[in-house]
Amino acid sequence: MAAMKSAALEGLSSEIEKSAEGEKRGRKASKEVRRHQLIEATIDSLAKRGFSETTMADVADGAGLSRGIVNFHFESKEKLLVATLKYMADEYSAHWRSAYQKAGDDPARQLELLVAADFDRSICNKRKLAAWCAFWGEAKSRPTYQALCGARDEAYQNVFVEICARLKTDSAYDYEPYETAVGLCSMLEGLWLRLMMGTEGMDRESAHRVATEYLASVFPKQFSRQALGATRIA
Amino acid sequence: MAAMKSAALEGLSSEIEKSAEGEKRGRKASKEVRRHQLIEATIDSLAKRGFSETTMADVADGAGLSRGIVNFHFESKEKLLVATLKYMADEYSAHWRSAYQKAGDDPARQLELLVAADFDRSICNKRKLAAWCAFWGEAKSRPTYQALCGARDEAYQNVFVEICARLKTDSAYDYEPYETAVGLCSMLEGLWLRLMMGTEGMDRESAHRVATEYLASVFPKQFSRQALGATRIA
DNA sequence: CTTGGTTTGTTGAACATTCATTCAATACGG
DNA sequence: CCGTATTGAATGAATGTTCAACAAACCAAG
Repeated sequence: MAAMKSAALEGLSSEIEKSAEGEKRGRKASKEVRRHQLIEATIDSLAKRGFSETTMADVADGAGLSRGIVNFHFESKEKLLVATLKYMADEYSAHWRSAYQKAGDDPARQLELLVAADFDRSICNKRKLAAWCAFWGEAKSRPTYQALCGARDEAYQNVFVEICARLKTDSAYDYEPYETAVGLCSMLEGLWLRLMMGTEGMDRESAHRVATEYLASVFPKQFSRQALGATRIA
Repeated sequence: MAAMKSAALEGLSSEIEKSAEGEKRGRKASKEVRRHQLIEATIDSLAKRGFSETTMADVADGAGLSRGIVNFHFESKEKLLVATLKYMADEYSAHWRSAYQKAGDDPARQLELLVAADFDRSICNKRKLAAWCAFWGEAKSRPTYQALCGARDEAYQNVFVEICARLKTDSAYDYEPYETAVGLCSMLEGLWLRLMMGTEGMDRESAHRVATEYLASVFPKQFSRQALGATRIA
């Protein structure tokens, strides 16, 4: 298993070396590369056509491959979709964990970087947001999706609760840490929803400004308002 | 046209008189009653099976009618779905407008009632939330859905911006009214999303508490914290 | 109050289309 | 030349839509 994975990674990097595009058409592309290629095509289709209109043919065409290929690398359409959701969940998790780690031990800086990470271009763009929303729309009736979407939040939210609790004791705030943290997480998701919808006058920068305004209101001892939203004090 | 509508309404009320359930199986049910019956069955199916698995047969069976009936009262599946979304959007709009009107002229009471209205059982229940989310998931790739979902927010959000602006000048707050209002609206939507997902330990009451905690943090001169979330001051 | 005819709502089977899946044939790499 | 990835046509199931037949309500005339 481990050997297979390292072989796959070698295949990936060698592909990147050989082709300017990083992915190859030829038959030598490894299994992992193909899977990745098909998952990306799935995200494309979800974003362009929506969940209910995404077909195996769309995905195959989008990847520039033949119709039957998806059932070879994934067993079924359902498993392709689960793999795609898992891919996005893993990517999201890695992204905020990286931001969290970079922030060090200061809770205010942790908040600042976690919020900023949520509006980073690499994960917060129309394509990915549309794909997320497509899965949300089906999550209620599919336990597998619900579990993957829910797992995404659980650890994330706990980190926010922890930070809010520390800030309360450190700076003698009056709020309820749990409710404040859940409120912030919910606001971030709601802002994503608006970005995805393409609501009038809403872009990444505006959304980030709204979130930092919240930080300035709730944590005035750590964040102050400036020209473009709130910034951290000291 | 007007005559037709009044005839339909007479049919409705006579139905209500005759049947305890308010809707009748027999042939005498008016066009409006049938449409309503089919729309309710559509919401049921969206909530139970999700958007992509909702079929005309499901809707017809759910309403206890035959297969071809939907194409008679609505022209196509697409138009049935649009009518359903419009139905829910109208209901939502009427609901918050009613709460807004009841609040009178006090901005703090307006906020209190508008937020409470969002978590009222009549519109905030698993069935309706699931149906909303089903439409959200398809909205990006369907301009018609996007317009109906977007129209829902526009007026709603403007009311919040107006209230926040009034509270700022009345009580000498320091926040940005627009960002604060958009943040609150986004948080409400994010909380809906969590309620729909069935996130661990999240129910209507918890969500309402999270929202009122926000009010207490941002408008401390109007809202204070008590045992169960924040309440309005005098 | 009947009668007969017209309109309108309803049914369920037939139809055409779309789509996921299968698989035998093929081509490439080792 | 063997094994594996890939192709694309065939297949069968699911589903939206159509439509001819039917039934209930309605209405005007007797």
